[in-house]
Order: sequence, then structure tokens, then C-alpha cells
Amino acid sequence: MTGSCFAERLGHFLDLTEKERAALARLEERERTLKRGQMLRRENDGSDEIYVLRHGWMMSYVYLDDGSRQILRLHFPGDLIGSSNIAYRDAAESLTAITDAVVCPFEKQALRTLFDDHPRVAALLFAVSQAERVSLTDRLASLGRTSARARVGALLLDMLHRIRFMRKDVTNSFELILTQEEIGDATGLTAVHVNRMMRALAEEGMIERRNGSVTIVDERALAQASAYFNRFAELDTSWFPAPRG
Amino acid sequence: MTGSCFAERLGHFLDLTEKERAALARLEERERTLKRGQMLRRENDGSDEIYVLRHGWMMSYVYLDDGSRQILRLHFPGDLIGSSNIAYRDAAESLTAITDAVVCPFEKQALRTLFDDHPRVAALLFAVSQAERVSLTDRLASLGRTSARARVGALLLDMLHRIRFMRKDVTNSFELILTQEEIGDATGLTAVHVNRMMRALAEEGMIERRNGSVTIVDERALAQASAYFNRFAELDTSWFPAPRG
DNA sequence: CGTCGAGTTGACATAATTCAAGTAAGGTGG
DNA sequence: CCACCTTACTTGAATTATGTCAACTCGACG
Repeated sequence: MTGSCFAERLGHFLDLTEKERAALARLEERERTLKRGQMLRRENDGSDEIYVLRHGWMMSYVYLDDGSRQILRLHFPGDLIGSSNIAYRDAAESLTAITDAVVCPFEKQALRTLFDDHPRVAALLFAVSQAERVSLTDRLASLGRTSARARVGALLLDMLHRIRFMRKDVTNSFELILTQEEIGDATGLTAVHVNRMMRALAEEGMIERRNGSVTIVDERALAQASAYFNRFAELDTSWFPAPRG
Repeated sequence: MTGSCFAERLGHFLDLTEKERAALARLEERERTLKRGQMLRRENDGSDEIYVLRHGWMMSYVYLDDGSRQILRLHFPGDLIGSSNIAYRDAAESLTAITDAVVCPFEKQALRTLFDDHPRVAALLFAVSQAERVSLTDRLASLGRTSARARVGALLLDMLHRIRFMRKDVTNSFELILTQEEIGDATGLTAVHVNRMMRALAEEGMIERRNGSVTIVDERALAQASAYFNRFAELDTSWFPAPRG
């Protein structure tokens, strides 16, 4: 065990104390391995579990009555996932592994100690969840007010930046992994139309595609064409309580 | 001063202690009055302020480069608004009053005491913000995967349920207040098309319109047609810390 | 070698937008 | 109190973006 990837992720924003690290590590005592495509949790399941994603990519999504699917969010290592049942008894979204993945499940009761003993970590969780909320509002504006081409472009840029955030060696190229159908379910489009938009972006010289990987050739132009705004500003930690102990 | 409407709202989920109520009331010491249409805060403004909405309706929204607007969320009394700068230094959304309104501004530093001294209230804030996140994912699915008619229907139902939550005497009729352009900006449609969809819903006998008010005639059918899921389940407070003091 | 899932492309259908013209209601200054 | 403005709402016709259906290619895999 290499230590808590959750603590590592949160440590980007804050110098955690030993005690704080230990408290976070306690959330990752158990591990569960998932194969590509395997479902971790289904919408409406009652469960006390929340997860820290340790390795691999996952996605959260819902199905509508007509059988269509909306992908709500892609998840990368260090993400806290399944957080809808922090608020509710029953899960609001399904969770499935996009690649082989490892998650650390913990019961939400474990958050109690965190809020009681480590108010600064609680504040950090709260701030991170607000940042996630902002990310969702960006997606909302993308789906509500931009063209198909812009939505696909914004998704690609979001993936690039989030991968970069994890691995500083990644510059402008990454393995796509998602099928065009999944991209469609994330952007509210059909797989066929996603295909056309990717071709369009490629013909315009903004991206290149080879095998399963994408290169963002002209990041500035793509961001412009996609109404994409990079939210990777620093978190504002100025209001946080002092560390305990 | 009639006491904290924030505490009143949060008290729906939990029996707050006197000390907890007092701590929340401290967030509402100042008041600011807004006229219909008045902007409280602009996107990208740097500000340490967060607000509790005390009276009236407000909305949060963003503008895109092409001048189009996406309304992110409607806000009702008791809502915590402007929460994007809990995470960031600069505001991610603009805030404007839809009706005459009263807000109580407070500096985010005030949250520090709350997290330090009242972990149970902090947990409640966190849970409520997760519920808001789920509400955003519902909107995402609505915009991404449902028809214009369904989006308008879902917005009407959401408004109905949120108004009911505040005022138990409201049954199935309310004053719309929003213009069709605003409905369009919330649902990702043009004002013209909103108009047609409202007519369609009326012709199908699901709603009635008179002057500025809407009556939901057949709530079940409308919910069905709009892929609407009512999230007003109880919050799960089982994991919260014990009250302090 | 055959099958299967994913990607690609064309022809056609449909939902939503755009443009344009008009009506209704409320507010304001003379 | 009226005449005028302005803003919101309404409706039709033409246009465009996206979806649907269908056929085909390609590579992976058993």
C-alpha cells in the first residue's frame, strides 16, 4: 500500500498534518478491484458506502425511462465518488469502471470522525465539493447553450486538463478510452453525430486522432471554439480552520 | 428581525440546538435589499461574500462569449447562494434578483467558526450541498437527454415542488414570474420555442395558464412526460456528528 | 476464419432555431 | 385620461442542427 491517494490529491491544495493524513488514510483501508465495464453501484441502491477512486477511470451516470443514458461525470484517481448518498439514503447515480480500476469503499459514518476531529479537512472536502459543483454548472452551460462541436471539444479539453493535473508529464496527447457512444452520452449527442464532430475538429486542425489516442493540436483555438473555461485555479483555502491537535 | 431563515430551512432536516441556531443567525446579521432585476454579484468578481437568501427569488447564471446566457439555478428563501467562492477566490456565477429580494451577506471566514465549533452544522451544510449537486445532475440529464417539452415541464415541476416545500398551503398553482426568455435560458431553449412548448403542454391538458400564473393540472402525467424525479426525500442525517456543547 | 463491437459515411427525417410580423398589457409623460 | 412606448407573448414560414436508419469497414479475438 502506497498511502492514501485521496490525501495525495487533497494535499495538492493544502499541507496536511500527519494526523490529518492518517485520518484520510483510514478511509482507504479496504480495496476493491473492478474490471473494465464492471458496475460498482446501481442508481437507487441503498448503501452506506462512498468510495475513493484509487486507480483507473470510472463514470457516474443515470438512465432515463426511455433507455437513454446521461453520463454525469468522469472520475479520475483521487476523486471521491458516489457522494450522492452523503445526502440521501439511496444512490442517485450508477457507477461503472471505464478502465480496470481500484476503489476504496468506506461507510459514510466514517465522515463523522472527520468532521468532529479534523474541521480543516472537513472544510477542504466542502470546498472540493463546491469546485465539483462549479464543474457541473460548466457542463450545464455547455449542454444548454453550445453546439455539438463545442460540447465535444469541451469534453476533450476537460479530459486533457484533468489528466494533466494527475500526471504532469502529459502535455497535449492522451488515450481517449471512451467510445463515441460514451462521449455522446456525456455530451447529450448521438454516437453518429459525435463521430462527425470529431472529424470536423480534426479537419479544422484542432485535434488529431490516431488509433485510440487524441492529440490537442491547437489548444487555444479549441478552447475558443468550445467556450471552454479552465477552472484549475487554486482553491481558496483562506477561510479554513486551523489544523487540530 | 424574525430570526434566521437559514436556520429555519436547515431545521427542516434536523432539530438544531440553541447554540447551533445562534451560530447560524450570526451569518444573517446584515441585510441587503434588492429590487427586481438588480444584480447582486457579477461573474469573475473577486469577493469574500456568500449570501443567505431571506426573501424573494433570485437566479444564478453565466454568460457565454456569444452573448447567450445559461441560468444555472433558481434560488428560494433559505438557500445559500453564491457558494462558488467557497472554493474559488473569484465568483463563477452572477446573481440577480428575479423578484424584489432580501439577502444576508456574510464573509466566508465566518464559516471557519462553524466548522470549528459546530461540526454537526458543517455536516448539514455539506449534505445540503450534495443534495444541490444531485439537483444539478438532474438538470444535466434533462438538458442532455430530454425533449424541449420535457425540459419545460421539468422546470415547472421543480418550481412547484420547491415552492411547496416553503409554503405548505401551495397545492398545484403558482405565479410563474419568470419570463419565457428566462425559462429558455434555464432550459437551453429559445423563448419562441418555450412559448410553443407551454402551449403544447396546455393543449394536452397537463397545465393551465392564466395571466402570469400556472396550474399543474395533471401532475402525474406531467412528471411522466418530463422524466421528472422528485428529490424531496429526507436527507440522511445518520452519519452526522453529535451536537456540540 | 467468422463474429462482434466500434467507427465511418450517406441519405433522409425531425426538432428546434431564426426571422418576421403582429397582439396584448403595463408604465409614463403630456 | 389619453397617447405613446416598451416589454413580453404569440404565431407562421423558412432554415439549420441534430437524430435516425442503413450499409459498410476495420481490427480484435476466439
